[in-house]
Amino acid sequence: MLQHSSLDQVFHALADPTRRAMVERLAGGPVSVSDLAAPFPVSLSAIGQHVHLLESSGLVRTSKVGRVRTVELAPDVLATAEQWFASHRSRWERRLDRLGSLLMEPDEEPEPPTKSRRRKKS
Amino acid sequence: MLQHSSLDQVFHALADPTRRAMVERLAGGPVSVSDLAAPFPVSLSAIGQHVHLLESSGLVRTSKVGRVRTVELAPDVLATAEQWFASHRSRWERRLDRLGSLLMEPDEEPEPPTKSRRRKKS
DNA sequence: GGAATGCTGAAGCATTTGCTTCAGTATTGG
DNA sequence: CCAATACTGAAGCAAATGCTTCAGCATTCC
Repeated sequence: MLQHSSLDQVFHALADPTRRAMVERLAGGPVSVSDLAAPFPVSLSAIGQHVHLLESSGLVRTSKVGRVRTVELAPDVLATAEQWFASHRSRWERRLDRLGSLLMEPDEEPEPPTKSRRRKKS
Repeated sequence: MLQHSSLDQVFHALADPTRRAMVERLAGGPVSVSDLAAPFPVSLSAIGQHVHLLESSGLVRTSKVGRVRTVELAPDVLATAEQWFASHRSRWERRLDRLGSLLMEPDEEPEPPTKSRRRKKS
């Protein structure tokens, strides 16, 4: 299975439109920080912070040559995030299929209502 | 902020471990709000807020019968989010393939360095 | 009817986010 | 050497987040 914490970071990284656009651009190949910043109406400092977040989430790798830092996609983490969907898609797809053919099977009930006692301070 | 695309909302919804766990559970079928809250050590009010956010992101649908609100997964939006990965995966997969076979093709350069003039306050 | 159940809304609060500006450090080009 | 370039770091700030508590309001059970 996957680490929850890393999925937290990856989804959070992708929740920001600026960062998602950066990832989309990086899908075309490595780009320097300045070039990556060019399309956006924010300061270079802000972009630097986005790059740092993307890097610590594992979505990108960076390397500095001279004074230029080059950012590039790290495909593994992106694939990991995608797998989360795939693993759960099969669950509800199977379920929706059954709902189409027969209304309910005897081996899996629709969450029998539990006696949910208030779980607060015990 | 500017505009909240649905992808922003969906990824943000999935970035929280509590909400992601709720979505995972809902993949098994519809659940009431109380039953959904049971596994988590937070107040019912907090869960209600998560449910509301999940609903406004389009990830779930809810309906109230009597005093019980039932939450259920809305597969379409989940599929939309997954497609984002698929559409960009092809880009970097193709690229990595080419890097494996030949180092560089003449019709696509690795982002030729632009003369990036400072774009700040114009 | 009265109590328990299942939410729902509002207010408050500590923390995080996404930006800003300003000041710095290497590196590179003339 | 000197200036431009490409970041990098720190401080600060408004808004958003994720919780809390308390107070309601229907609905269902006894």
